[in-house]
Amino acid sequence: MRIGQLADETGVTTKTIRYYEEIGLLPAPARQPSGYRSYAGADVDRLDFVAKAKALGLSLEEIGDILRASSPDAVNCAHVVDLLTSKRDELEHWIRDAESLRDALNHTIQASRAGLDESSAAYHCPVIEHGLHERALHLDGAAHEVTPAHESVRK
Amino acid sequence: MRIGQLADETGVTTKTIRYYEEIGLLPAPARQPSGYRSYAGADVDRLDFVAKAKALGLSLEEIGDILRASSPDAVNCAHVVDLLTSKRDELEHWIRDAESLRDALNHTIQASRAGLDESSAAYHCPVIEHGLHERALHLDGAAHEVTPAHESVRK
DNA sequence: CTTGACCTTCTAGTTGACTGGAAGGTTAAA
DNA sequence: TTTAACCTTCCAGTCAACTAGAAGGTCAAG
Repeated sequence: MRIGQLADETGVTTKTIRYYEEIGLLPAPARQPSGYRSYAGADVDRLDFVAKAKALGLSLEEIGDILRASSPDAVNCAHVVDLLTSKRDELEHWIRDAESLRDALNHTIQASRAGLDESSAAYHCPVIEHGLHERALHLDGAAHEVTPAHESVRK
Repeated sequence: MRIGQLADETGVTTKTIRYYEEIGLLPAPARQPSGYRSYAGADVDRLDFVAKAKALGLSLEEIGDILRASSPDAVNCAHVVDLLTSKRDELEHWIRDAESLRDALNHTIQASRAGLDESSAAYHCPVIEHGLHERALHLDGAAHEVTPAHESVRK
């Protein structure tokens, strides 16, 4: 399989695939006599893994850590388990914070809808009146330096 | 309160505070005759809100949207509710995916620990042997383009 | 009245993760 | 055989979110 087909199957651009190879996220693939990169099924799996982990906000560096830790030439097993465990913990913490924000948003939305139904006067906006106040966020220690495992969950 | 104290109270550097002002996340504060920026309690709240939302991965632009939407000079209320609702939905989706990844990690960790207990031979690593296989991730449609609401949840 | 901590603006650099484009080689179909 | 769609490398640019540093003004303590 050439790079274009790998790109089609994974939804990752050829540019990005080469970039991932450059930074060591993907192993340098075999080459055809022409010099074209030659990929197999395992590469689709690996790239899918990267895409999914990235969509969840893991940095390429973190994904690389996991990939390298899980590879056959990794040696220190306890280290691998530690790495995985700390990623899990970060994720756990993050999920709880995200739930808080979701609840706060929900609360504000609910209150706003209620307000909207009650009055249909123009220039009247309950969101603005009771606002999404700063107090709406009761995250535990929020803004932890140690923020979890991901950095990107934006489009 | 001067910028340094605001920085101390919020844990955000003075550099960053000025930057936030520059991009419109914080309103231009009053100035002392000396030209020094002068802040009040509300600024601490607003900046805390920014820090918390950011820790959860909202981009500064998104945070700005919410802040502007919740401010007294915002006009289109339905738009505000829509914005908040779509952020909530994105967050919800993201939380589910994050839970999947957490579960996958947990599964791998569990299996690894079991393997570790069973044998204490050197150069034997169950993580590597049963691996964190790509299959460990069964996210629904994962790698959605429409990834949720945050981009940063890393340290 | 000097020293040091604090403040001002300005410009420029950094990091992560790409993305675009130039200049050229390869392959498959018509 | 030519053409279009692919592929190659290399280098430069982008975007978000800072961060660093220079050059200078302010203020409170000693």
